[in-house]
Amino acid sequence: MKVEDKVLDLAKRRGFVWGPSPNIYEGGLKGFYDWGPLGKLLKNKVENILRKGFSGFSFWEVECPTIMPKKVWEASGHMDGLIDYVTYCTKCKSAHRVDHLMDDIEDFNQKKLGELLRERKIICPSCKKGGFEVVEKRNLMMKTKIGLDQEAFLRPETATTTYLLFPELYRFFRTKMPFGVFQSGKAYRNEISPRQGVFRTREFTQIEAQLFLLKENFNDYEKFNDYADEELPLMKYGFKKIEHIRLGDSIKKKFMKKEAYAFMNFVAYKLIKDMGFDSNKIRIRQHNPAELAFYADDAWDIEINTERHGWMELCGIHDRKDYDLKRHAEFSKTKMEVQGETPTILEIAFGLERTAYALLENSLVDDKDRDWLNFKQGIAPIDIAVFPLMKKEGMDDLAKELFSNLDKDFACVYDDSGSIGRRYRRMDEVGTSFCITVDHDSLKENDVTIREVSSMKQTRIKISEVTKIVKDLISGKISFEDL
RNA sequence: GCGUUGGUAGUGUAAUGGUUAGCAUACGAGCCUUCCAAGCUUGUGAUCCGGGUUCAAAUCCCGGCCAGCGCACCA
Repeated sequence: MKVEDKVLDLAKRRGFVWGPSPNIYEGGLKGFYDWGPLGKLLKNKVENILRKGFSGFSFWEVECPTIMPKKVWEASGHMDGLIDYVTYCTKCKSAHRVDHLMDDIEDFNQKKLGELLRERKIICPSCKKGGFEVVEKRNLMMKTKIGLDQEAFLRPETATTTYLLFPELYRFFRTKMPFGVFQSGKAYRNEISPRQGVFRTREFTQIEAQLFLLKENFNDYEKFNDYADEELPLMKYGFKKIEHIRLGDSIKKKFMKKEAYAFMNFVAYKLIKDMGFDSNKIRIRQHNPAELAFYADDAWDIEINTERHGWMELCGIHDRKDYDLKRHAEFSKTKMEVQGETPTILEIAFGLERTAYALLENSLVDDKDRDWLNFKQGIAPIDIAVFPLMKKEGMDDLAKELFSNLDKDFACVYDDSGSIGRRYRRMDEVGTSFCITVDHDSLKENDVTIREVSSMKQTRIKISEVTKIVKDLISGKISFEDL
């Protein structure tokens, strides 16, 4: 079996990802997935690394509603920006975006576009035979109603909902710029044809950090110098090679324009590394300036090289300039300025599900004699497993007692079925870092063996010290060799 | 969305119009053994959904849903 197929199989069998959801009703809906117990634990670990990471760089967490009235999205630009005018070939039925067929259009009016297509006798670029007649309007936002008939939409990103808090946040941070906040939550996009499993779904979790700053902060950013020696694997637009550039050189060498923006790239990259991704499978790639999203001035993506889908975006780092606050000031008639200047926003946007899934694939090790997940310490969904060597002589009772103690502090499982070897393999398959076994000697000596997944080596530790040792191992305070 | 291939226990598969829907693995119970997927006994568990053809459908036909791939869309 190929690595990527093994991951899908594992994810389903062992309770990471199920779906599409609701699976028992005709196979579920395209683009919606359930996260099983182990998947949810893994997601939590990833989310907590991001949460801790952002907090550690002085970003403060907020939470906003997922539904916003139409006006918000008119202001944010998603109402127009996320709309496509689509038409279908009369012969081959292939779908085309109208603005791709006619690139000189400025006035986007559904009726007029259809008339233009017919007048100009545009020919289908796919089959070169058919033409076009009817234009359809498609928006990627999911629509709903509030109360009786107020039009509203599920947010297509968390970022915009964070921006609406600017006046309150500015006061919260006691009018000192720059300041940072982040939000973790669901976002929705009505993708026409979701594919690639959990990499493109219609409902997903974003964790997005926003840095609000003024022009004077662009290149006088304190933290930039603190991490100047850190290297970033950058791939500039138009280049095919990754260059390892010191953060401190990223401006001088014209990779990026603002120190603060380069710093945001570093933050995102550091968090990806904290999750335990292989360094040689990470790159930070610049977007084609011509294809930037409607709000962006510069954009780089952190991408991971996956077996299944090649390079996949886990995180986007965007320079949104003063676009958002200006628009919301205009549409809401609320002042969004600091000393006459509309602040700039720099954004880090993580997709949580795709990150968790990429980490799962990235961690799968296919040895000759076993498949196991090589997670960084603290990432494995299950922290620790407890086994009695045999179900007799009281070994099982002691093991159960130990389990119920550990279960209070850790994600912990107890298993006494089958041979000891089988139980180790069961845990290896889901990447459980440590297994504790109660054997004959435990009954006399009050100690147990602890085994680590990567080397399969074991050592004996006192039962009274188990909780502390496991805590230190998982947090990375000590390594297995130290025992 | 269009085209194409496909959908059988949790997973991987066998059965081409008539089988009690077979096998492996997994999981449960028990025995034995005990530090790296051993063995034995026993059990659990499936034809995606809906219609049609037929005496008879997992199998043939139609529609839907879902998945993979190509195009298109999307970040």
